Amino acid sequence: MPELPEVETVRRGLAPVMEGVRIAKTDVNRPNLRWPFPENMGERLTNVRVERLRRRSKYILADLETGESLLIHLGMSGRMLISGAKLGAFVHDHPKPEKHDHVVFHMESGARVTFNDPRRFGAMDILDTKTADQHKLLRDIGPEPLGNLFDEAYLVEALATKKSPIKTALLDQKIVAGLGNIYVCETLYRAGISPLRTAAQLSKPRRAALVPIIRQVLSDAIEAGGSSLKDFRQADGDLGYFQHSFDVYGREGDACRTQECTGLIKRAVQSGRSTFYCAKCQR
DNA sequence: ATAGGCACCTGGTGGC
DNA sequence: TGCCACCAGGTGCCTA
Repeated sequence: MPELPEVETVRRGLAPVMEGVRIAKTDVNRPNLRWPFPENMGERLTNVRVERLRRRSKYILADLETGESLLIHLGMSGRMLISGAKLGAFVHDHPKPEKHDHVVFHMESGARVTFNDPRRFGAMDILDTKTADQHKLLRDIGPEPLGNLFDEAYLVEALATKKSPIKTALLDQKIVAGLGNIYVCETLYRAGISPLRTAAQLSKPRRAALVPIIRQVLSDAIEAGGSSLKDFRQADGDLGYFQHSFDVYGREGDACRTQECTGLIKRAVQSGRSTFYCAKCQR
């Protein structure tokens, strides 16, 4: 379920295991994910220290001491599994290799970080840290929704010319980074806006109102992920998925949760993807 | 330039 | 139990 909040949760979970720690060896178990891995990736990720873990949109960037960074995307089904790490009183134990363990980082501390991705829509690349922004996969991505560049004036303007439905527009990473199918549905529900409405057709105040709601939806989810991290740390080291309850996503046919609303959650298909919404209180 | 559809993959679920 | 259709949290690329 890697949208921005999940990726941020993964980053936070990996940080204590990877930041400031040397990768002793990296096993690369196949030649590619969505695209071929960069040349000699295993060797280039052997005997290098990770300085810092960052996130940009749904990407994790591991800045290395060499001036290069490892770029990681989890796709639809990518997960990170920690094993052998001592974090506080807990020791991760996820000892047996599993199917779809594509890349394994053996940290000098003895911890292992395993990238597992059944569908292989994920990606990895190595780029120059200084020019990371210009990387093909990053250069066209819009502002971080939790950052300062994302504000009412920006979004009002960015949506002003969009002829697509607001659902589709918010899913567009060029407009705002990090939202995926779940959190766009949740955002529009909280905003009381129909996902079917054309973006440009929404009044300026309604477009502007999306900004604090997007921030809140994502912050809430990150917080939920943060509390779930504690559980993962005690258990199997599985980062990437956490229990979270949604107001509309996946709730087709269920009652709308808005006070006084008697509507049922509907499912529609937009750009080939499911949209969940209440037709009664989302207009 | 922009909007929409397809493709890339595997696995889980529900119906017959 | 088996088989099949359909669904899934993303996004680059191709087409109109």
